[in-house]
Amino acid sequence: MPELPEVEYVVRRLRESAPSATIRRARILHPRMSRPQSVALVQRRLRDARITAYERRAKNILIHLDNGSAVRVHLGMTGHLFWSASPVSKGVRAVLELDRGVIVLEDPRMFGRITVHPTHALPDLLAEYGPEPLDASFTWQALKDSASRSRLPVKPFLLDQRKVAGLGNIWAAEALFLARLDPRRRVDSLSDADWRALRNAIRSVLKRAIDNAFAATSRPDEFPEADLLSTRVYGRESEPCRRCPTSSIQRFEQAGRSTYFCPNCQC
DNA sequence: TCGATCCTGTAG
DNA sequence: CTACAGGATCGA
Repeated sequence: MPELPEVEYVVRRLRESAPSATIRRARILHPRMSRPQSVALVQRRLRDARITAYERRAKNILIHLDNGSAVRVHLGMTGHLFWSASPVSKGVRAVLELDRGVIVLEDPRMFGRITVHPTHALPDLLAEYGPEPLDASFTWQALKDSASRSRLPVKPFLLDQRKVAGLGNIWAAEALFLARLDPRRRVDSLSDADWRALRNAIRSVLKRAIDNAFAATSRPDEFPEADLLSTRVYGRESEPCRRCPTSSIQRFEQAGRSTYFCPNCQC
């Protein structure tokens, strides 16, 4: 579930609920969660470390520690990370026991992971990611330039984390709808006006998703499901298009993922 | 650049 | 039972 908006939501919630906490003990409850690192290594590095900052980079959650290390949490498809005042029982894969409360990693499918790295190694670790779409440096020219040697359809192109860090299947579809672009259009066919519209649409849908997440839930431990985040096309196969209600939203496969779009007003 | 794959849960 | 799932990586 987690794309940029959910990860951003998680980080902001952690900042407000557990600022500068101290980790008394970390428990990785399934060895898969810290692959390829050993459970023992991760637990040892986190013991008695104080948290100095929470950061998001692409879909990664970075928890900076005062001992020269940083925790990297990736939520995969089904991960949730949240602070709780009291222990949690269901679906827990890792727990950071704090001086006050716990930080819990739930992840039924275990595509997510939690690893620990020297702080100085983070830049190399994250070097492959492209620009943050909410940064001012994310211009339509930069986006266009990053596509210069690609002939992919625009939807799969947008899912490449080297092009736009943090964008995923839902918000790529939503951005294309807002920009009125057919997801099948090849990137080498887009005009400057298309790139400008796409860049603006990406920023718009992401900002709105973050805002809506806070508006849609009062519980810091859960991120609202996509259907509560007022998607226009994602998950709405066969429903009438919100912009031209005589057509209906279609779903098809692109690079192994579902793409939703309006065949009439996205062209 | 695609298909398969890592896993489990849920909806139909 | 089958289909599908919002991510990322690997090999062909």
